[in-house]
Order: sequence, then structure tokens, then C-alpha cells
Amino acid sequence: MTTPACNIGRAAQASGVSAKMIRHYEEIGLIGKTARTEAGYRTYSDADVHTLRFIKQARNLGFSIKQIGALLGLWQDQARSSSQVKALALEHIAELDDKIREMQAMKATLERLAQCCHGDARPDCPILDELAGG
Amino acid sequence: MTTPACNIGRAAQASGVSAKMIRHYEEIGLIGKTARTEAGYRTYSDADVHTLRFIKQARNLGFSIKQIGALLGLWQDQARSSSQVKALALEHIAELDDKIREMQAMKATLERLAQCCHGDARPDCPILDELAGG
DNA sequence: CTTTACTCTCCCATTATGGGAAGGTCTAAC
DNA sequence: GTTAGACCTTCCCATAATGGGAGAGTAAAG
Repeated sequence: MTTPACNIGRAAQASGVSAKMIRHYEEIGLIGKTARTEAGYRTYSDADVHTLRFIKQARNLGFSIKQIGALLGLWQDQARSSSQVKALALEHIAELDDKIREMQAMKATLERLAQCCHGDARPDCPILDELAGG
Repeated sequence: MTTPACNIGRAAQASGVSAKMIRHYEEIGLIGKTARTEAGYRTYSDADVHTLRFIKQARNLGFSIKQIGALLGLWQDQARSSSQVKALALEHIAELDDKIREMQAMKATLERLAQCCHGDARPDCPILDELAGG
């Protein structure tokens, strides 16, 4: 039962990862070296495409490439413990939370300033005043 | 009244922008070409340092370099209208909001998955199942 | 003078993604 | 059979903002 293989273009379409990125992931070692035809074309089995979809999903959730490498390792490790996976997820949740809070603080400040700014033809502006250290 | 001038190190300390970044901002044209001593050392007037502090404040609020370029232009333009400044601020607020919402969505999904994951020594894990497209 | 602290310019790295060029290959239609 | 168009290959460049470090010159203080 030879697994049906496909080109990089088809793998890209099927996984949602661009061909450019698939090559990149191979280059940086996130995925193993891909099988090639005699002519040098990369070929992807269903399992390969599945891996790419996994990566895509993880990227959609904001995991970094490094984290995805760890997730892939756990995914393929039958002896993993779910606590390891959960730890990675919680770590990422904490990162997201930090960034969210940082941005919310920025947004709150900007909204306050924008509310104070009359926003008409006159030049005086509390936003610029704040930036200038007023 | 010659404005007291200082080295890049002092300007960095006084503005909160690293020397590396100050040079970079000059290179990309965010700030004008800096005055030099005969030996080639950059010198910064109080006004220059003030500009750097402005940039630092804007960075703290998450404005991009491009946006800061626009803000600097308005700051130095006596004929500006506050509506122009406000528009930039509102644009940036909208960007922040998009990113915040995106991250909150990621976080919500991850929290849901993490809650479902028992997080013990067993290998089965809904987080991996989700990434694998379960 | 010599040491120490500073500065200069270059080059490289990061993170994730894409654009584009120059050239080889596959396929379908003629 | 040949050819056009779609696809693939590698290689280089670019983005945004920041930093590290090397090698060489300069400033200031001992």
C-alpha cells in the first residue's frame, strides 16, 4: 500500500501552509527532509500533509515555530504525558496574556488621549503633548 | 546660546532609546542626519534628545516607525490640525484592537483545550487531538 | 603616556513570511 | 513529436525592530 504522494503545490493547498513555508520548515528542520522524485521534486505522503496541517493549526493558535517543534515531538511520541503538552499550552497562554495586557494598556492610554483630543482644525493636541512628555 | 550637546551614550540615557536604535533611526531617516564632531562623533542637542524621547513615548504606545514618522511630522508642523493626529491614534487603536481580539480568540481556544486536558502521565491529550485536526 | 570608557562603521542574528529571478520539468493540446 | 503553460527547483532579497559583536579610532582621567 504505497501512500499516495503529491507535489508541494498540492500539499500546500491541502494543508493551508504555503509552498514557500513548507520549504522553509524543511530547511530549518521543523519537518524532516522530504522525499524527492528523480527529477528533484518534493513529494508528500498523506502523513506528511497531516503533519503540515498540524503545524498550520498550531500556527493558527499562535504557537512559535520552536514551540511547534516541541509539540510535534510530543505528538509523535507515544510515551508522552499529557502534562507535557498542557505545560506547553499553559506557557503559551501566559505569553498571550502578557501581550494582550500590554496592548490593552496601550489602547487604554490612547483612547484616553484620543477622547481628550478635540480632533478639529486647531493644532493643539493632547496626544502630541503626551508624546512630547507634557 | 549654544544648546548643550552630548554624545550618543548620554542621549540614549536621557531619552531611553538605545544608542544602537538612535543610529538606526538616523539611518532609516526617522530623524535627520545628526551633527558630528570633527572626529565623527554624533552630538545631540536638547531638542534632539527631546525628539528621541518623543519617539520613545510613541514606541511605548506601540506606534510603528512609519506612524512615528508621521507623528513627528505633525509635531513639528505648526499648521497641523489635531484631527490628523487623532486619525493616526484611532488607526493605531483599531490595529491594537484587531490584534487583541485575535490573541483573545487564541487564548480562549487554548484555555478550553487545556481545561479538557487532564495533564497527567497518560498520553492522550485533547490539545494534540485538536492540532491534529480531530 | 597609558588605561579605560566611549564612539565609529560593518556584518550578522532574530521571527515568520513572501517576492522574484533564472532555470529545469511535466502535461496537455496541437 | 513538439510546444505552451503550469509547475517545480534553488538562490537572493525584503519586511520590522532590536541587539550582539568585531576591529579600529577617540576622549578623558590617572
